Amino acid sequence: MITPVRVRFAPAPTGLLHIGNGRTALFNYLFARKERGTFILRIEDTDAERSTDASIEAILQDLRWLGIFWEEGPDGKGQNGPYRQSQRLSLYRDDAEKLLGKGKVYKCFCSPERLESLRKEHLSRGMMPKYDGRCRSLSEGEISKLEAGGLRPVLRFRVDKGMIVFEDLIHGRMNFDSDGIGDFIIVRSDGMAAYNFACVIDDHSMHISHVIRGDDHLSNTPRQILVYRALGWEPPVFAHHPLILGPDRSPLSKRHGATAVSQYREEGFLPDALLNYLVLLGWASPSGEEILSMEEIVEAFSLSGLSRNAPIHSRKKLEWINTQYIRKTDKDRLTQYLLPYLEKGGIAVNQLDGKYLTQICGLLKENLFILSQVEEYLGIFFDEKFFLEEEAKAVLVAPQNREALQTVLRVLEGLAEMEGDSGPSLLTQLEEKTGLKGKSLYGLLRAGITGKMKGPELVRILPLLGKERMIKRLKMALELSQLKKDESSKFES
RNA sequence: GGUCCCAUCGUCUAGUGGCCUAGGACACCGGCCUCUCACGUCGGGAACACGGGUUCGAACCCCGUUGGGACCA
Repeated sequence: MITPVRVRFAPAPTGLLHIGNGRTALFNYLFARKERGTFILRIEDTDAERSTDASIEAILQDLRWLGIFWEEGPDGKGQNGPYRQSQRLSLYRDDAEKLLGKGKVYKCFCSPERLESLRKEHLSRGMMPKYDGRCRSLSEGEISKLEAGGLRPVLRFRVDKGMIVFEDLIHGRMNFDSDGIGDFIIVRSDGMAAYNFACVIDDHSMHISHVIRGDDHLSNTPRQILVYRALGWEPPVFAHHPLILGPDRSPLSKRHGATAVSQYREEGFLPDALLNYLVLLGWASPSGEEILSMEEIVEAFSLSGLSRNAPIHSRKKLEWINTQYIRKTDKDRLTQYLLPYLEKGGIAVNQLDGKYLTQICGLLKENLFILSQVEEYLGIFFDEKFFLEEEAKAVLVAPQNREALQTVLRVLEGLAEMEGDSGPSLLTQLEEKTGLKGKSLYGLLRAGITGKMKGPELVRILPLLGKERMIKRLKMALELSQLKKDESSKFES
């Protein structure tokens, strides 16, 4: 019989969800969907010092936002729980006892100081720092004596000679000589299970079939396989993917810029765009297509297709992908996405005409590559945010433009209210009346009406602004021009 | 220090012994479009880390060197 595919994503709740972890979650999720398996979320919060409930909440929220959903997890779903390591301590204790009984692990009383000097000594002699096994064969008597003295032992795994071989779905056959592995700790002196131990117990009891995780765990794997064997269990299949690096080839961290999924959300990246980007770091669709829907990705995805070298994060590529997604989004939906950013920019969106808002958003979508950029354009459409940029001012106060401005104003004042498609005819009319065309006219209008030198197409902006607002803004521009004129004439006299 | 992983344009990658004078995408540069930015479109520069083998033939296989990364504490 074929064992059902069960995979897990197991973050430590010590902070925000990193995009690297998001990518690991994604690979697991994709594999589960591809194989019609189960995706499980487990929280590795044995580090009580650094783990917080707030972080757990944030991680769950980020995963949901990304559209990565779990069938079993700490929020009550699933029959193989609990799904928080901090609630599984008794399980670890039971299996540790079992191993102790079988002589697979032993109590070690060596002090941190001794361990440290041992390590230094090894290092200085050009040897690998590895536990020397001093407590390996302590007698019952010695153990009770030490314990009576108040010493709390750690539990160490007895590593025997031999080769540990396993097949990694991404790297192929892996060989490790157990000689390179010292007797490692499975339970700390405070009774807390060590990572390599807890992880095995959890994966086994949750019936995990495939462990898909970062490369950083590759050399932990032989230790874990040893634990599986000692307990008489069959290890799962492993797949270790490389970690994302920063532009300097060091592990991606805060000094390289935004690393958290939530930061990208706040900046205005779309979840599907982030996911699409993340899967492209280390994987290419056989078709060569780069913008792919989740369905298409699931269809084409395979673990063996993952690259073995570590990818470097490229903000530019992410932005490009996000642009593609923004442009694909229909304007009603985009308006919904943009609402929070408008509010943040100080626009009372609930007092606005929904249709007007949708029109603005539809227009802006050609110009945005992240949602938060909408704030840059607020001044075009909302008077309370309107202001003249320096370059725009320069255009407006130029003496040769003064007359043209006045002409434009006259035309506008004689105009009936603007209709939706009256942009082109108005512009034609202005060309005739001012005798200007091309850049000289459009640039002037753009400066006076939007206060900026760049933005969406002018023809499409005009009807959205309406006659009154254009007149108001152009009058401001004229006043400025007048002021400048007075100044310079004063200067001359 | 030991063990392990990795090595194609600046970046993500395609490529699994002849289809490769190495393909695509982002970025960059230039043309076109155009009131601007962006989009779009057309074009350009740009890579098999190095050295040995194996082979009629190597980006692809083997060994070494160099470089990067991880783990071990």
